[in-house]
Amino acid sequence: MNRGRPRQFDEQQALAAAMEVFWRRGFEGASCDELLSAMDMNSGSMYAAFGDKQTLFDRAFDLYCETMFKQGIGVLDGPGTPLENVRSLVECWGEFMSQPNCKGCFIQNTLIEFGKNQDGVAKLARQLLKRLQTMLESKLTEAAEAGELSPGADPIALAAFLVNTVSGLNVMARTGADQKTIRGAVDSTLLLLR
Amino acid sequence: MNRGRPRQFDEQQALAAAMEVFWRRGFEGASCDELLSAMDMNSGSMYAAFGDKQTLFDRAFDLYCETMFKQGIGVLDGPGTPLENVRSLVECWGEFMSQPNCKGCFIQNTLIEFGKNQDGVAKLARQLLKRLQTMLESKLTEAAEAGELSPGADPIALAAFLVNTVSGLNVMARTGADQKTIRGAVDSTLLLLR
DNA sequence: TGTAATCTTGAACTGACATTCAATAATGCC
DNA sequence: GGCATTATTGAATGTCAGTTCAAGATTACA
Repeated sequence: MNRGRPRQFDEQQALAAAMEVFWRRGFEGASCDELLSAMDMNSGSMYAAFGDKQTLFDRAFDLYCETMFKQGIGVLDGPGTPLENVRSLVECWGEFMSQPNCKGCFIQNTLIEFGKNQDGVAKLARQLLKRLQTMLESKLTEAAEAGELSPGADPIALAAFLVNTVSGLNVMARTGADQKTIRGAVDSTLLLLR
Repeated sequence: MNRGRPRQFDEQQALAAAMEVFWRRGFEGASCDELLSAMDMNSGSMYAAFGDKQTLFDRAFDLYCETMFKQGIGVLDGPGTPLENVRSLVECWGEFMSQPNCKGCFIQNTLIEFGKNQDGVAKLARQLLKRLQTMLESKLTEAAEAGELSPGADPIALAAFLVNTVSGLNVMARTGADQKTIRGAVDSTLLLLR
């Protein structure tokens, strides 16, 4: 059926390798050399398969969103009450971000690198965080209605606050903060989720 | 007294201009062209005066620390009780970070860009944030001893938490979060400082 | 006025990096 | 086996940014 020389690489596997490199180094920080050796490909094959560096990044970013991110926010729909779900997510962030040599959250990293860019991957990253914020808002609203939160707590403000917290944790993780600091930040954050 | 052609530029003024550019664009993001036109200098003069791009960055970073940063944490020694001082600082962060087109905190930006580098300006940035954290710890300890905090509040964890918050606010500011989100994060943070 | 010292100017140099390309290799189909 | 098709290889290319340098300009001092 398929004519011509068969590919020596698995596209998904190569993409996963590229994702790791971009995730740790960012777009600018990842040299084509590093990418190619991680993907175990030559430049020609890579450019034929993926187009260029930016397109490769976009696809690696997509892969992250479809796997890591979806899996992460899946915690919000776990068993337990709405508030328990939110608290679990914050705990997960803390666990993840305090792993040694943690790469952080690819989405946050991307947002930081591309800043206020109004198109492409930066826009996508902003939308995803917005979606996270919205999901937190509804979970926290549910929690408030169920009487799980202190009276007078503001679900909208709390959701913004939690997104802010994960942004901070991401920076901490990537800049080598000690575990105690990260743990302290998480513990204090959890005090507000009661 | 001074032989030779006199300089056409003011060193402090040129440094301040460089600081603005580095502050907004980061080290990699700031091209020499942009720096030179902001400083109103030619490459030769700049290299003769400052050495190279990295040294220029280091000096711009120093300038920031000696002016903006010192001025910022000065709020902690203002009038009022220890807790009031801490709350004022958080309020200042909120005000600052929600200004349109805010450049964020140069120290945080630098830390993010240079990541886990163990020397030079990254090490300096880490030390400065550590100093901020320590100052917050002692202020919050004072506050706890004065009965300003809820019983059982942990000053160490709270200080880590506040540093985390400012990291998050910095990311928000630089990635174009809306004011309401920033305000929500600040308001929720302040709930813990009671 | 002449000379040494210092600064300015901008073109040239250099290295790193993303990308392209021509030659080569491996497959399916006739 | 011959041919069309597709993949691999790595050297070559082009671009861009940081840096250098030689020529010219401006000053103080003798």
